[in-house]
Amino acid sequence: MNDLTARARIRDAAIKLFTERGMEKTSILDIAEEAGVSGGLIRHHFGSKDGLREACDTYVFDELMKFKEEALAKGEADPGFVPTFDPRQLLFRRYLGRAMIDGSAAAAAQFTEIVDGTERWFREQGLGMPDPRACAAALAAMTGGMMILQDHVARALGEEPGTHEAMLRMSLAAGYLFTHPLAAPEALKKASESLAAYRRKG
Amino acid sequence: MNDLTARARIRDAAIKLFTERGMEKTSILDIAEEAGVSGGLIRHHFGSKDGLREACDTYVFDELMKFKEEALAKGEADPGFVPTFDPRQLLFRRYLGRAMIDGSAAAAAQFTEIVDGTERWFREQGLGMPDPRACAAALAAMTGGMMILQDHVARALGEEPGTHEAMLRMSLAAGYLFTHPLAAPEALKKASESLAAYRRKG
DNA sequence: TAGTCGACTACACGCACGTATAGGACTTCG
DNA sequence: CGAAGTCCTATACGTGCGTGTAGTCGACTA
Repeated sequence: MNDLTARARIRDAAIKLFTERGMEKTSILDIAEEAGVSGGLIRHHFGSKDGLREACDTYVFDELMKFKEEALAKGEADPGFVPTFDPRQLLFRRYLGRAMIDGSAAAAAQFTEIVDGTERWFREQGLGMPDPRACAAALAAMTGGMMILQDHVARALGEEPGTHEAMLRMSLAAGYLFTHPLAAPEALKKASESLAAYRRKG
Repeated sequence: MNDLTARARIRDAAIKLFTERGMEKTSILDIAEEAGVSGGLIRHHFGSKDGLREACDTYVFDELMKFKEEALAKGEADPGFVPTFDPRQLLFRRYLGRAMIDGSAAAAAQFTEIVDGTERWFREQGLGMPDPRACAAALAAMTGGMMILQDHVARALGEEPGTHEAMLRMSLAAGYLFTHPLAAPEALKKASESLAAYRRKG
């Protein structure tokens, strides 16, 4: 097959299929076929399907952490939403999004960590945000949404899913949206007032 | 139970559980229990699990369309990302996000429609966007992400999931992000150049 | 050569779930 | 009254999947 150990092939196949289909729709046998091994071997190495999931989680999160530390070492600020085209990093980010939906506790912890980091970055920037934590959380959800829904985005753009072109257009668009106000702050003020009114009503 | 017909109760229960857990993790029996009926009755009314899903899809999308037309009738511009606190509308939006992940063809069509509408709105506003369609798609993915990941957002904010408070803080934060530039356009320019360089490399 | 250990496979078990069927209760209409 | 139709339940069937077990193969060691 290739020169990776069977254990690594299983892990990679699981990451790929979990990301594409989600955990429920992926059977052990699907993973085994993708990895070119028998179903029993997965059990031998990982104990159970949940064990395999946990192994994938920790592997992916470790790799993402490595990417982050690399970026920080290079002096690039990494608030988590910096676009990338590295295929592995893209896959892992998407895996993370999928894991959040599938209800992984580890992924939930990751989300909080990302929010923490982004909030810290916001505060360091000294932007006069009224609620930096909420902004960080919203931003994390937004970038997560783009990772999770990237195939829909690509389709809407008439691009092939997973291509660089689709990713590029989406990333640039996101960058544009985050650097150019969609509406004047007055519009926000008006909206927040009506929302606050709703809150008072309960 | 209540005064809804069993058919409606089944539909509502399915929408609720599909939204919360996703389609795979929800069994017919779960829905039956939630609706207070037997499993067989679901088959009687909807033929199969997939039939039930389709019925939920069309119902939810019809209702969302009604909300949209209502808003338009009231003269409010509805580019799809206007925040709301109407519980039914919130539920339906979240259902839509979930359906996109679960691979519903109807939901995919909805996504495209939302992008179409948003793109049209962008063009009407006369903002000088370089790629209005990509911006519309990215914005749709972002708002979808907030719907899908709202429980994670609430947790990160220390709020109870599903409460008005959590939704309010997230909506206001999103509004802030869309009306205040996170960075100067020059930063975007620099980023797009490095992305474009990547594109040339392949 | 014999023995041990880990990698790996084949196969059977059991459960959960979607599907199918038969029949009961209640309403409607000739 | 009774026949027909509808709403609804109880129960059985088949299947796919996660899990458990037994056993083979090859490498390494003494």
